[in-house]
Amino acid sequence: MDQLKFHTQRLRVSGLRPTKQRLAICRVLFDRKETFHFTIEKLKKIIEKGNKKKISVATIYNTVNAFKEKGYLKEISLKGNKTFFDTNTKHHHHFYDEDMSQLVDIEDKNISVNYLPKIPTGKKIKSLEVLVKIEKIN
Amino acid sequence: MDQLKFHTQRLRVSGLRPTKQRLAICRVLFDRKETFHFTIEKLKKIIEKGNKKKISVATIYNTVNAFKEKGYLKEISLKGNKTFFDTNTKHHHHFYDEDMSQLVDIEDKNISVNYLPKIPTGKKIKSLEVLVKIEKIN
DNA sequence: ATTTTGTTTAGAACGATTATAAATTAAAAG
DNA sequence: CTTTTAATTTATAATCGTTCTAAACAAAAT
Repeated sequence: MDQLKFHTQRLRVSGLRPTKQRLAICRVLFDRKETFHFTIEKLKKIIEKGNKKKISVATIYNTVNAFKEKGYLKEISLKGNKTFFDTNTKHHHHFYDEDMSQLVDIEDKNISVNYLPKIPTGKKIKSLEVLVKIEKIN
Repeated sequence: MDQLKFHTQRLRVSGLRPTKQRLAICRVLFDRKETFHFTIEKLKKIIEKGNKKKISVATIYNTVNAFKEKGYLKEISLKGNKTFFDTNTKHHHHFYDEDMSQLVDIEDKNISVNYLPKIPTGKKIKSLEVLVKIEKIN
């Protein structure tokens, strides 16, 4: 349970109280080897499975939004009704399998973009994301 | 009014009746020099300004969705509550100015992506989009 | 302990989009 | 043309994801 201490610490540093709910959500989101891509709906289901007492929708939304603001999570630019989040906050890109509604990370070093055209005057680049949509062969 | 004939023709070929409403929307969307990026809300406002009789929201949604299915329009991958459409159906990319909620096209030839990582097994590339978010300098 | 302040909660409210079912219009058939 | 058939439009209700509200609760500070 060293992880728990880490979560508690980080929350405090961010000025967020380490409540039961927030720690439960931290465990689901961050105690994994791999990057985790999720929608609120998916997260809610996982919490419902793994947790004795329920966490209200409002809290899940509040927490995920707070974590995004504090930089623990990134929101992904994807059309569609549901918002996707990513525990990988490093600069990177995505494959998106529309058949499965499934995201896969592409490390920044595995892709490179050249020949950027002139940036509109008075503006600078804030981010650059590549989205590669994939589908079943055949 | 040669354009009108073109729209009428195209609608018929697609199996859509060239109704007043559809033709009015065609005029707004396609009778322009430049690519047009829009949300339903924006389109609705333009129609309200330029048209004598109103077109109901349902019809605007139906029409835009039909035009998308028929390939006259593309939906753009962007997070956010509103859906963005684009009259440029060619393969291309975008600048997105979040301050202004404004899209600008990047021609395909003005950008190039290298070093694509291995595609997940059993899958092939369907599309590749680059989104460059920009913001005001300073 | 007590007070202060932050957090959670259920449920209402909201905004974009889609469904519904009746009224209207366009095309086809006679 | 007139009638029939089928597609389209419309206003409105319904839906779905997300945010707001204000009361109950819990954590930290005093």
